[in-house]
Amino acid sequence: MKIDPVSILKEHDLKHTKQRVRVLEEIALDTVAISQPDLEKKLGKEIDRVTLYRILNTYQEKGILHRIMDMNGTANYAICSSSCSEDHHHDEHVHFNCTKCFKIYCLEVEVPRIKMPKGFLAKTVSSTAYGICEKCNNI
Amino acid sequence: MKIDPVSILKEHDLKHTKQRVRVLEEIALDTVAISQPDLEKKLGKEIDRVTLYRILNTYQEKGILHRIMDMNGTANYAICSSSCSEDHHHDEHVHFNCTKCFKIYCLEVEVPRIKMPKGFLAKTVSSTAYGICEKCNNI
DNA sequence: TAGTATATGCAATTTAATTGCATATACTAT
DNA sequence: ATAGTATATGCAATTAAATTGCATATACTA
Repeated sequence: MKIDPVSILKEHDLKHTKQRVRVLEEIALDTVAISQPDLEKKLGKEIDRVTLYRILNTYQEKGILHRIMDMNGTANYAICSSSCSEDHHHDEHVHFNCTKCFKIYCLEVEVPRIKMPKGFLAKTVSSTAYGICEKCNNI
Repeated sequence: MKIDPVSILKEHDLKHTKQRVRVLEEIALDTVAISQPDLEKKLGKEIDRVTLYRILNTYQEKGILHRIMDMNGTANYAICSSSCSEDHHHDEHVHFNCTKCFKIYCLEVEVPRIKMPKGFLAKTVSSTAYGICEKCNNI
């Protein structure tokens, strides 16, 4: 995925700071979602913990990042597809949560339509598969 | 749902204590999953916080309760269907997470089959719909 | 380039989760 | 029924995670 942090910030009316750019770069490195603890470890020296919290929150609110909760309740982040906006996330692909290495993959598989019972208005649906990922299978 | 805490404990080789019974009773009260903070509030006077943590963990490990993470990373608990075991949870129904009241419903809708990419072995799949629930719609 | 609004980093606080240990409780075998 | 044993509980202390307030630094505007 080609990512240009500077133009992403512009598009969303966010000020261009080196911390914000750095966070986007780091997350864009991998197709796998990165967990907040891992991000902290990687950026801990460069960016204050509190600042990281705030950046991640605004990115998630603006629709720049997806926040995916794993089975431990830990937040993981991945870049949104370009169609996401502040009003509406289009995170309608299946996530795969490896129960061995705990990595979260964004699969190229669409979330199937689900019929809701009367009275329930679903805005988004998320599907997460739990199991053993590609890499852990080959070990 | 009719629940008999005592026989559930027996079935899973767990000692019969009043705290364990109490937790099951409380969770069985509602078809809606209850959040850990809410449980703490309700039981705080009767059961020590640490004990509650431990009880919830063993229930989840034994397949007595499902742990459903909500969008905030908060754990919510609901009684498993009888087919759940220590080895395998059969939580293959769709959850509905209300973004207004934050309640989590277990819907009577099966999780659709999803084709995994080569190399990924899914053991379970969870689907959660986010939106406005029945009750919040009528308010 | 000066002025203004906002982002950052630090300190302090609040909240959540975990661990160790002494006591209490449930089950087993007699 | 009861003594013995294993395990659950509650409390205290610790560790970790998240939030808040505020002074300073930085980016954008005119």
